[in-house]
Amino acid sequence: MTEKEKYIEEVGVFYEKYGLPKMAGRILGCLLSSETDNNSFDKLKDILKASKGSISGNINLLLNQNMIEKHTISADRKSYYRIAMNSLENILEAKTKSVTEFRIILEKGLKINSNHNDLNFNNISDILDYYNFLETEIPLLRVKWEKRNK
Amino acid sequence: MTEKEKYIEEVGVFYEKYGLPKMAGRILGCLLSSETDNNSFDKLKDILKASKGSISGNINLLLNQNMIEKHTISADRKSYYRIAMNSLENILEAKTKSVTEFRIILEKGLKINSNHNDLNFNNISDILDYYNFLETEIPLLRVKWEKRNK
DNA sequence: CATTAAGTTCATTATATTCTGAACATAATG
DNA sequence: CATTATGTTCAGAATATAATGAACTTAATG
Repeated sequence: MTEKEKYIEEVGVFYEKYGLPKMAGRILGCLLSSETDNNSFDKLKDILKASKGSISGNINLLLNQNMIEKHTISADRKSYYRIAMNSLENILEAKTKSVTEFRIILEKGLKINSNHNDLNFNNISDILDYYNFLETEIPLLRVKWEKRNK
Repeated sequence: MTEKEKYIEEVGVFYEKYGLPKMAGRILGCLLSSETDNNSFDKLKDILKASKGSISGNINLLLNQNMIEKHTISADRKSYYRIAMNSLENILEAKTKSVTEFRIILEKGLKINSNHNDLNFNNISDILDYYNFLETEIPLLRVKWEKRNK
């Protein structure tokens, strides 16, 4: 197993740990360690020795996650894939979204619990405040980054 | 199905979406919507109508994730569980950890790719810079929160 | 407009995860 | 020190998820 192959598997396992298909991680691994921008469907299929179905499904998964993007070349039928250029915006957007989702869950929990004097209620209220804080602060990091790189 | 039961299932589904056992989410749902701090192993088992094995395994999963914590009462053999008081610290710590893990993956990918002139290399380098930025900034949010709440 | 290339879909198979329940460990109680 | 309460462990069953490969769709090419 070459170093690159080992790396590809490692990204696969990383992805799996987060409950996502290993193959999606492997595709990411290919693109992250590739010498070039131009990696086609077939090339990924050959490198990973996987079926067309699996490559197709997982490419689309990664496209939906905004982890990769598709680009094309004129007079060439193929599509090519690369790590998403716009991923910087999406990284924090995704984090904010998951914070929001959990904030909503916390709020619903509190609404159901009507015993406002219990330790549990107060504790969860504190956590909710913190999530609200994070929800406004995380997008500001993006702004800070932009300023710094101007 | 009562509103509370619906809520518990909803948190289960939320957890499942992130690749974690639904039962762990259900336990969280119980604790988030509970009127009290004192929820024992058996009470969770009864509410969720699940096996001892599943409750045991998923309580320990949540303890390891620092999502819940165990507390005891003198002259009582049982253990009781609640949403972790210390979770505020752990939320950002966990986020930073996952940022670090991915930063390391990005670095390894760049190291394997020796064609430093390709668009791909430059693109991934930019993303790496951003991850380094996030890795220092995220812990600072915790500091900001502490200051604000003094 | 027939042919080919590029990718999708989906039924089946393979794999991995989770749940169950009974047997087991541990420690507090009387 | 036998009994009971509290939880753990683990083999097997149930369930869920992912990969395969062949048939299909779509659209570009000659």
